[in-house]
Parts: sequence; C-alpha cells; structure tokens
Amino acid sequence: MLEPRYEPKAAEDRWYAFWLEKNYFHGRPEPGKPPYSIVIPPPNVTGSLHMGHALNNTLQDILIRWKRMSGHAVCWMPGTDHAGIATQNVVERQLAAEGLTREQLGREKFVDRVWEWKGQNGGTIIRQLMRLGASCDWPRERFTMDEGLSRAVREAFVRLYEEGLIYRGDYLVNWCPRCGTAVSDLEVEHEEREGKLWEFHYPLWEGGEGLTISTTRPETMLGDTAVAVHPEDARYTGLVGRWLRLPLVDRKIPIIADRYVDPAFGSGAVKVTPAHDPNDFEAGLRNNLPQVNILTRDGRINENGGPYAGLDRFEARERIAADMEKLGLMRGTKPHKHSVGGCYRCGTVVEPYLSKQWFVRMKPLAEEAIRAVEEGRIRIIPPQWKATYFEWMRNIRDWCISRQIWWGHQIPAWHDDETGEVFVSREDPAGPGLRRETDVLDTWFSSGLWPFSTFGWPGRSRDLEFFYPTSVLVTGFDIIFFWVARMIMMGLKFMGDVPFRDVYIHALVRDEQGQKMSKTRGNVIDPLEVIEKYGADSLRMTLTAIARFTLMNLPAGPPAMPGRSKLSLSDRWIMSRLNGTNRKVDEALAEYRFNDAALALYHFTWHELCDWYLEVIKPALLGGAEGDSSRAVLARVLERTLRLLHPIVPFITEEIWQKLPGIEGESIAAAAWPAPAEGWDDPGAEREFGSLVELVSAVRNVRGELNIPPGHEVRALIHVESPAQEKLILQQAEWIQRLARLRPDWTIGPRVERPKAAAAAVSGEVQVFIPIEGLIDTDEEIRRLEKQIKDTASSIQALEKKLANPTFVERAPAEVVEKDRGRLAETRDREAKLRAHLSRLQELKD
RNA sequence: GGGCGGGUAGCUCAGCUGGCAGAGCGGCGCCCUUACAAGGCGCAUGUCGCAGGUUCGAUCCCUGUCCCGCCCA
Repeated sequence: MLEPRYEPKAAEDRWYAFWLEKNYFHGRPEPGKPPYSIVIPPPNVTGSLHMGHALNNTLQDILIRWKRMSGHAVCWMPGTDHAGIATQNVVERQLAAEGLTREQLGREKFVDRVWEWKGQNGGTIIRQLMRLGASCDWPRERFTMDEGLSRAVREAFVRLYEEGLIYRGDYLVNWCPRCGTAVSDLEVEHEEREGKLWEFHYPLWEGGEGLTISTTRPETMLGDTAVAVHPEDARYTGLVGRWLRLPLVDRKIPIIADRYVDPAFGSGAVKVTPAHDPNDFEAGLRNNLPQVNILTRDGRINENGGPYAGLDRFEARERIAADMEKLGLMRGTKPHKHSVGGCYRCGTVVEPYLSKQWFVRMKPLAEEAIRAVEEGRIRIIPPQWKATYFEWMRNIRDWCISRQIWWGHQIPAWHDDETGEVFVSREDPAGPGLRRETDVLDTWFSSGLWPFSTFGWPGRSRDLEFFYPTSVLVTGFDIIFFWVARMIMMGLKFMGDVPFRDVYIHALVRDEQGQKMSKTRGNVIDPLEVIEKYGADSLRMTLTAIARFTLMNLPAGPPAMPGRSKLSLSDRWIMSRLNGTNRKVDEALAEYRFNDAALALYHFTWHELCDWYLEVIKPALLGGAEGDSSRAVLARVLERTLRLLHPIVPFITEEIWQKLPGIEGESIAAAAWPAPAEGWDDPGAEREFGSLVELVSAVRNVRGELNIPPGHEVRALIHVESPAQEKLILQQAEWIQRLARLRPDWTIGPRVERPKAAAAAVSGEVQVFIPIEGLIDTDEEIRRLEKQIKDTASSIQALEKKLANPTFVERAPAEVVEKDRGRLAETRDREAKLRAHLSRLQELKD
C-alpha cells in the first residue's frame, strides 16, 4: 500500500540509487540490438543547473528511456566541459579574494589550482543531473580536459596542421582587454548603441586645407596611416596621391583611393587604421600601408600614441577629441547609432587587435558540412534552422583558436627562437632550445570532437564503432554555430561520417522579459528549487491517487484477463483508447513532438482513465467477483500507462509500478516499451461509449447551467428513437444514472412524453427531459434554450449559405459537401428539438 | 544592410495535407460526491496584426505592409 503522504525526495533518491546499482544506464555494444546513442551537450564544469539544462536533459532522458525500453542498445554519454575562460575567471576571482593574481602564482601552480577547484566543485552539475533523474551512462563520464580527450585534441590539431588547415599568422582578432585574450568572431556579442560621430579636419602635409573625415572612434587616429576616398568621388580627385599631416602625432600619411569607401557616408573621406579596424586592415594590405598598433593588451594607449601613452582607451578618446577642438580641427559631432562588440564572457568592449594567432581554415571543412545537411545525412529539426545553418556555413570565416589564457589544452607547437621555426607534434620534442607555445585552444575546439573523442578516438574501439554516428543531438539554437556546426565539420573530417543523424533544436527557456537566462543577467531559476518547492505536483498527486485506488481494489493481485466476450463496454473502451494513446505517443516521440506525447498521455490518464473509466467501474470494483473483469483490465491498463509515462516522469512511475501486484521484472526502467496490444482496438466500443459520455455530459451541462447542486438527483425522461440506442442505454443504465445524478425513477423509450415544465438536453438523437417544476425558475431554462437556439441557428445559417453556393457544391470534393449536408441536417434537427422545448415552456408561462 | 522566426482567448502557446478555431493557466458559477480541493463538474472569452490576391472555401498558400524578437554583417 502507498503511504498516505508520498515523500518525493526520499523515494527519488532511493530509486535512482537502485537504477545505478542495477547498472541499467550503462550501454555497451550488443550486436543483436540496434544502437541508440546521444552525447550530452557538456555543461560548463563551473556551472550549476538552470531551467535550460533541465529542459535539455529532460528531453534527452525521455528519448533515451524510450529507446532503452524499446530494446535498443542505448548509451547516453555524459560529461562536462572545461570552459577555458569562464573557469579561469572563476578561479582568478577566488585568488583575488586572497589578494593574489595568477601571475604571482605562475602558470603551473595556477593550473594546479584550477584542477583543485574542479575536484572540489566540478561535480555539482553532475549531481544535479542525477537529481533530475537523468539516465546517463555514468561510468563513461568524460571531461574535455581529461587524458583521453586531451589526446584527441592533440591528434586533431596535429592532423589539421599537417594538412595545412591550421595556420598561424598576424591578423586582426577580437581582443578582450579584460580577459587578456583573443576570442573568436562568435564570442563577440554585438549591440546597437547610441554613440557619436566626430568630424575632424586633417590638414595637408605642406599646410593648407586638407580634408575632413568622420569617425566613431577618435582615439584610433593615433594609428592612422592613410585617408581614403572613393576613386570616382569628384570632390577629391585632385587630392588623391597628396599627403596629410596627421594631427597630434605629426605623422605623414597619404590620401589614397579605394572602392571600399562609401562616398555617401559623412564627408566621403575615411581615416584608415589598419591595425584597429577589419575593413581598414584589408584596405591596408591592398594599398601597402603600414600597420601601427596603438594599444596594449589591457586596452591602454601604447608608446605609439606619443603623449597619450598609458591612457585608458576611453579616456584617450575624450582627451583626443578635446585636443582636436583646441587645435581648431574639430568640425562638429552628431549623434550616431552604431554597433559595439562585447566579450561574451565578461561584456567588456572588445578591440580589433593585431596579433599573432592560430587559425583553422574553415572553407574546405564547411563544404563537406553543408553537403551532409543538403543530402539529408543529417536532419535538422525543426527544419527552418537549416537556413540559419547554411547561411553561416556559406559565409564562414577562419576560426581563431588560440587563447592567451592558461586553463585549456596548450597548443602542441614548439618554437625554435634561433631559427624562427615552429614544430607541431604528437609527442613532446626533447630538443634543447625549444620553447613551447604558451597559448591554449578555444574550448570549442575540444567540444567539436566530443561525439567521437568520448568514445575513445583516436583509438579505435568497439564502442566507437557501435555508437558512432550518434542518433541525435539535442540542443538549443544558441550554440548551433559554436558547437553543432563545428562537431559536424570535425566529425566528417576525422571520422569520415556525420556525428549524429538528427539535430533536435529546442527552444531556450526565457524569463518574463524574453531574456535568455544567464548568470550575468541574474535571472536564472534553479530547477531543483522548483522541484523541491512543487515536489508534490499535481501529476504526482493524481497518479498516486489512482494507484492508491487501484491497489485498494486489488487485494489479491489482478485476476486473470477474461476472454473478450466477458469484458464490459467500458473495459473494451478504455483498452481501445489506450491503444490509440500508445500510437499517438509513439508517433509524437519519433518526431520529437514531446509536447504532443505528454499531452496525449495527460489527456488519456486524466480525462479518460480517471474521469470516466474509474468512475464507471467503481461499483464493480467495490463489489465482489463480478468486478473481476474490470479489475483485470484496470490493472493492465494502469501498468501500461505507467510504462508509457515512465520516460517523462521516471520516479513516480517507478514508485507506483513497484507496488503493483503481479508485475514482471525488477524495474520499470528495464521494462519493455508497450506496443499497441493485439485485439484491443475496438471502434465500436469507442463509438458506443462515446455516445454515452456525450449523453451524461449533456445532462451535466444542463445541471451546471441551471445551477442544480450535485447533491440533488434529478428526475429524467429520456426520449430515444432507435431501439439499439435504447438498449445500449439500458444496458449501461447503472453508471449513466450515477454519473448524471438521475433519480432512480427515470424512464426511457420512444414514447416518452415531454413533461410540462422541463429542462431539456439534446445529445445526438437522444433527448433528456428534466422536470424543473419547483426546482428552478422556468425563465431561467427559457433563457438557456434561447441561447442554444441562437448558437444552432447561426451555424445552420452558415451551412445553408455554403451549400446554397452552386460552385461549392460543384467544385468541392463530394465527401466535404456530404459532410456539410449531414451536419446541416443534424443541426436543424437539434434546433427543431430545442425550439419545441422552448415553445412548450412559453405556452406554459402564458 | 542581409537572413530567420513570430503576431491566434486576459496570459503562455498548439493548430500537421486549405474544409466546424483549440489546450493549459487565469476568470466566473456550483461542489470537501467513497482515489483525487495542488481536486471535481460546468460556463464564458476571438477583427487568427493590417491590406490585397489565389481558391467553391484561407488562421493555413502568394504579394505587399506594420509591429516584435533573434541571428549575422
């Protein structure tokens, strides 16, 4: 028997421990079974579970449990991501609290310190996933920095380098002055901001009117090495080739012509700063301009900035604008909207910064990745995300993978400072005089290998062979480029096959303002808190209630399933409905329509099993042996329903399932997924039972609208025309009377007379008259009838109009026209009956 | 500037192949009815953003347009 108060926390911990002990979640290659594998999107090791994780992992758990029950060899690969910059920041903050910096500690000690931190705190999110019930293959748990995965990273890097797909060079990258590292294009978040457009005059080198340029970033003028105009801009043709005197630093810079200038913007002349702007960088290369870097790594003006050296970049902006004003070279300012890039880890405004970095050449990798999706070897669901994917892939740019931080996979390259040579190697070279590259790799480089590195690549293993490609990747759209696209490229490159067959992209959980949840925004909801708080949710309550009721009535276990002829109408009905629900759930899950699966189960459990079946069979259950067929059916239906619900609500279904008498197997988690049962379909029963449900509902409707209290049984006279329907109602009379709350003296038949003052319910062919004298006011029933007549009249009108249209009758498919004709006849009949009642009541009043 | 998505009940959203506009929550009324008040029974609520077009028929397809969101530059 279930305890009166179900204690969720205790039960959940108990069952989870049981599942782990039984090793149900561990998947291994089993030649006889189809493989089903998912790699978890590895959460940041610094992270703690938020609603987004909860959603993401619940969806995966549903698929995994469903497939496991369905007889697949299942592996859900769990693990965490080392999250380079984020983790480093966390540990640096911890150091700061002790008054230390990582530089004071030195690289080696700092990295030790991060590992120490990981050891202490890194398990948090894993424990939280377990608490959610995630049925991950925990013995396989991986970490992107562990030994095997580090070897995979190294192998991948070396191979790409050997094939010329990784190169090193001086380019403009996005630099975060606070984090002190380059970040990739994707790691910059652009934001429209209100800024200013300054107009400065640059005089000719030899003196005299030069020209006026517009800029949103005055401080970068310290690095100007030219001014450019459009070659066909008539205003400036005479000036191209002449020289200007760059104010404040007295640099001699040329006026050049280049088509990238938009003559309509500002004055049509732009300052060119090759070391601090991506367009200018390209223009600089085209025109052989020098690159003058004016910033330090922490965002201050460097020695090239003359008198401004040492100033913070934003302070320098103000000073330079003021100084230009003093020199009389300021030609005005106006408000200007422009896009500012911020570091996605800390929000600091990033700088385009000229530095030596490592890059992956993306074009060749992208081509394969595009083809894989075009050819359907990877399905993206929902498919509209394909457009986003293709858009990015077709305009892809090289990926800056080096980071100037300490926590991460150190790039396996060695510099010979004497010769300037660089060696990239799988093994650490022993040679003297070699200096190892200090940069580490972008965290996403290792994440990109996750679907195969976790199964032992570059080693070859049965696991890899069996579980790769994985079946589906479940993720949010925010990391399509960061992660999904890169896994596809890496998988195709190193495994020669796609990393997953399907990508299921789910919505992000947002707060009330539609903002993404993030710790920096402080709008994160802890799902475990929610579970704790609403632990005994309504679902759990209801399921527990059904189970308690069922168990109460199966004292000696479920009786044997009787032959079909012994089953009652309601028995056959609920079995058929369960079959239908089973199919709906299968279809929905196969198409990743989780909501539809849950809704179908919810509707079945609440509105069919509880509201109707249980209510109908109650007396039989409480009685003697005559209830055995229903006991047998209820036990089987409930057990199947629990199995269908298990992937969605694993704990409560296990708790109840275990208490059912006569179950086979030791856990619902290891039970077989139900297939629609042979011979349980029964359209006839669905139709007949359905008509009775409608009849009872019609009576309840009248009662509800006339506010007749449930405790008051009403007299009823039921008029039926067809003997079959009369017979059906008489056979099922007991529960119809009970659920409609009819007085036992109700009558039925084709000659049943309408009493004088009565309310009436029309359900198909059947009419129910409820005498209301002394019960309620006649006017009230008149009002109710008038309203119903109004409804039917308007739908009759619409149907008549439609059917009067000759082109509709001619051109619409015959079955559509027939359907409408039938509907019209039915509605007219209903209206006639309602009108008859109404006039009867009105006569009575007169 | 380019791309994608959205606008349906008070709120959140579903609506698949064009054929009676739905669910949950919230609201209102009645009820502690023999498992269930975190519940039950019942009720109400729509200019399907706007304007055209295609069609016998449009929430659905097409064109234009206005808002909102996201991504990319």
